Amino acid sequence: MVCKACEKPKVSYKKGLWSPDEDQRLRDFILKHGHGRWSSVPARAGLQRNGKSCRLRWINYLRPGLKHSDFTLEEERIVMKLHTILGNKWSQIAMHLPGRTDNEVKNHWNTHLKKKLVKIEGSSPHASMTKSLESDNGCPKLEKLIDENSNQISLSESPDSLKSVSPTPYRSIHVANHAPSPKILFADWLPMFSGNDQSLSAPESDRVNCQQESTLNSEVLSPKLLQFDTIFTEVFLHGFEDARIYGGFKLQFEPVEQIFGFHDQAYTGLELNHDVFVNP
DNA sequence: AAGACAGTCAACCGCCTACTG
DNA sequence: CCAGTAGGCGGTTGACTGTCT
Repeated sequence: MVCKACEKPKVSYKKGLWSPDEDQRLRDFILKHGHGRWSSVPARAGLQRNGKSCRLRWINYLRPGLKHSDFTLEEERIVMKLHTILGNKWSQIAMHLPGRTDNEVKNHWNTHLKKKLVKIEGSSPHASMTKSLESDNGCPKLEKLIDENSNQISLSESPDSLKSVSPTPYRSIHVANHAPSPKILFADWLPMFSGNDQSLSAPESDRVNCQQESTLNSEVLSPKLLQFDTIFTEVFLHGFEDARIYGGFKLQFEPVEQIFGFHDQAYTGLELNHDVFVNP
């Protein structure tokens, strides 16, 4: 069939669930060649899918390093914190959860955390606190609390561009010293999954840079902001988790390295950058 | 046993933005 | 500056699975 408007042949792409064979083709192709332009991947990999579908399948399922396991309490806690701050910015939240995708975080929020939140509404002080915070456009109470808790966060310094695009009240929060999210290059993580020692393939200077960038990334959200947020995340979590399961969880100040799990240096706190998948 | 219902999650859709010629 | 294209993102859908009656 030919599209009259553009004179290009219309390809009927396959839709629906991916078969193991399709997964294998896509995985093999990308690990061998990188993705380059996603629109050209299906044809080159011998798939009847469109580029977007391939990209999504790779990012959400095939990409090395994904966990595919249940969310831990710690991960749920981080999601709660970040959602309070960022709203439905699933990709940004997922950046702080190594091995998790935005789709996974979104689904988990919608199917688990949101319900838990609803469940404890009325039975926890958090509910009323959250409501009172959210009910005020611009969230002055939250802003005030954050101001009191951190001199790194200055609302008065918020660029207008940030304020004007706020889908949630919290979007107006400007975190000072916001460093750009560091990227992991394809070449950096690929060896981890091919069974090779990363140190053999990554130059010393690259690894040093990676570490430095990790540190930078920890400033995306200031420790103090997270400390503040811990106050009502604690209430939330304790509202639905059995104390025995939650097991003596101490909600005092935690270094950001701990919050974001920097013990896992390979991924933690780093943004996997898919843009760098370029054909050699 | 089987149908109804609810929950979960992979995948799609459509919008937006960035990039390129 | 503009149009076309590709990629990224969040919302939504629908297939599949488990549980209930």
